[in-house]
Amino acid sequence: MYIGYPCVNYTIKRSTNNTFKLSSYSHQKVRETVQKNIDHFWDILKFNLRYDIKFFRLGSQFIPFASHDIFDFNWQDEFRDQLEELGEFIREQEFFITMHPGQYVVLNSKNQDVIRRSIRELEWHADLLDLMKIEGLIQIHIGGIFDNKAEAINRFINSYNSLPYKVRRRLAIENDDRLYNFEDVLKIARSTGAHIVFDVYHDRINPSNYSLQEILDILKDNLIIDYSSGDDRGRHADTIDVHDFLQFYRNVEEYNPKIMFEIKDKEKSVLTAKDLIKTK
DNA sequence: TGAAGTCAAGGCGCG
DNA sequence: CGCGCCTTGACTTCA
Repeated sequence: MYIGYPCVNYTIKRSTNNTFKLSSYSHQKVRETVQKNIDHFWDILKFNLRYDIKFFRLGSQFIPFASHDIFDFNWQDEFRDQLEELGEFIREQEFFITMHPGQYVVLNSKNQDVIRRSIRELEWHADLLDLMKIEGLIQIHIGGIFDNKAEAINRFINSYNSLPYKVRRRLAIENDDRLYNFEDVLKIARSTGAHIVFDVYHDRINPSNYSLQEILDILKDNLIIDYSSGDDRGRHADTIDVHDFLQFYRNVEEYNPKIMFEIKDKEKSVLTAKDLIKTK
């Protein structure tokens, strides 16, 4: 059972999302910030190893401004050796790593330039995972509706098919809390071959006709879940809701899922959950 | 050293 | 039609 947390570890005060403002961009600034992210990533992985936490989401600012037009730093050559070393450790210890670029990646935009920049963003994510020589998924949402959902879905599929293979092979799509529910995502995944990440909390706020049991049976051995509880407005919980988690866990445990905690206190809730499971 | 102001980006929905 | 929301709140400047 893989349970993990995203980007940051508050216990040891380490983040894979150190960044800077665009106005202070320089090669030196990129160099020292990426180095910091690498160093912090090592510390987080060592923490995770100690506590047997095998799942982690790498921050999307790991290489700050990597897809921006002004970016002209050859980070691949500069950090190749260090990234290979990291990757070796990740493979040896069988960590599972995902990434989740944010709301600015919109593959079904009507604006070609937005799509172009989205693809550039996805490409550096893929390059990073490739340089580490690890498996690992890049999860995104479908995007907007733009007054016509069928057309928006078609645009997504067209963009998906135009992606370079290095991105396509790692791309996972996830149901969101307002526009594209699990049923939408499943249809798109079936016609593209994209991986799926299932967000249980979004599904609670924006459900489809599929029951949780049906969803689990469809995804079964490829079950990657974003888990959170929270209020009905979609705000992620500050800390784990023990009752909610145990109920959820009893439903999914037989599927051997990978569960990413989208809970604000991060590793703390993961450790609580692991204790709960152990003493259950 | 702490507080205030600012930060690359898209799209939706509320008021 | 402007603004807040999404998120990991964090960087930078100014006292």
